Amino acid sequence: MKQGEKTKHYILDESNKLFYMNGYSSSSFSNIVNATGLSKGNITYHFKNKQAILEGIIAKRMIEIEASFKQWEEQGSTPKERLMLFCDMIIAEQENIESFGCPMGTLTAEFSKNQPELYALTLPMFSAYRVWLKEQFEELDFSNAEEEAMSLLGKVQGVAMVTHAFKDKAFLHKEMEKIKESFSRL
Amino acid sequence: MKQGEKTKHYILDESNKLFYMNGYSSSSFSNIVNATGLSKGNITYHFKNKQAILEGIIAKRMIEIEASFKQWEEQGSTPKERLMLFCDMIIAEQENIESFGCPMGTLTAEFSKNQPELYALTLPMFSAYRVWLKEQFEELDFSNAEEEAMSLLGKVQGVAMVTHAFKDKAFLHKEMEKIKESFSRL
DNA sequence: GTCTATATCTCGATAGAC
DNA sequence: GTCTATCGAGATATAGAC
Repeated sequence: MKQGEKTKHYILDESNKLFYMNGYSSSSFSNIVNATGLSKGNITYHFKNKQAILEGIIAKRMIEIEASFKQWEEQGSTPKERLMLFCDMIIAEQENIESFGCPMGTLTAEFSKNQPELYALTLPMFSAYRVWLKEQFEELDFSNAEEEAMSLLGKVQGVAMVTHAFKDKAFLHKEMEKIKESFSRL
Repeated sequence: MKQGEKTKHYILDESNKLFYMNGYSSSSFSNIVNATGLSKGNITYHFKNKQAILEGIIAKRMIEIEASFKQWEEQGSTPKERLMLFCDMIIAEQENIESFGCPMGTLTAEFSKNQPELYALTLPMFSAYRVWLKEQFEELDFSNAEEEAMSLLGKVQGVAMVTHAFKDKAFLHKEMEKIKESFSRL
């Protein structure tokens, strides 16, 4: 990788952490300068504005999400096992979720009210999960696979939200285990 | 009510709508000026700063929340019926939730990451629901009433979140009916 | 490719006339 | 009690030196 590309990814990774921990609109260019140790001019050389950074972050996240799907499909031989792996991922993130909420949910929530352009950038992450989950329920011969997928997405978002609001990761653990148990009965 | 009090409540009500529809940090003093038709000077005469407006809004919301509890206790003679009334309230709000999310959840989410002082203002709304729901489950002789209350809060927050993200109030309706049905089996 | 310096805008907050 | 006028801080964005 060239130096320019390295810097670009470095900016994206540091900004991603920043946006996750503090929110997008609360994160200023100066915050990114401090977090990276780079100059403001250098950052705007690589990204024409703040939105371009967000776009780069979401592109990286989409690749990661698709990579998760691939991994779960390799590790789980049945849809049931794959749904379990999905739940395990949430449980593995319990510390971060307690502190900062769901990376996808909190970002989407920040834009959904009144920033349609940024909202349109984040929605594909949600849709990717929705589609993948739907496929799992279809394989399980659910007639309402789409609805089941949205329902599960909702449950997980709710758990993440309340876990974050009450700073209670034990709650997340219990709720996700309940969901896994409901899958084990399928 | 004196003229001053009337103006005060008028500012609070208009700001409440504004904060709900656009978010707190995205709503500026100028927005409040436009929404109310009052001058900036007049607004700061009644509220020393933006946070004071938020405090006034939350105080009003808390009164409304307590009034709901009272109403549900009058209308519902059993905890089961009262939980149903709680669900009906969510369903009645489906249009607003689709457009702007849960008024309590979205506000809390906005502050929970990095504005501890404002977060501390919103949390009591969440806690009020948590306590009231817990009481209902206690009356139903649940040994884990607290957990059930948080679980229900989470479900509702998740439904609201996904409804808002996908702009799909039909989903909210279906999910809330499912929850009501689970209560009917108690 | 990286830096410093600067321009412009909008925000929340304040001062003072009426 | 309501208004107009203005301040200072911090934001994004741009220009230009090295």
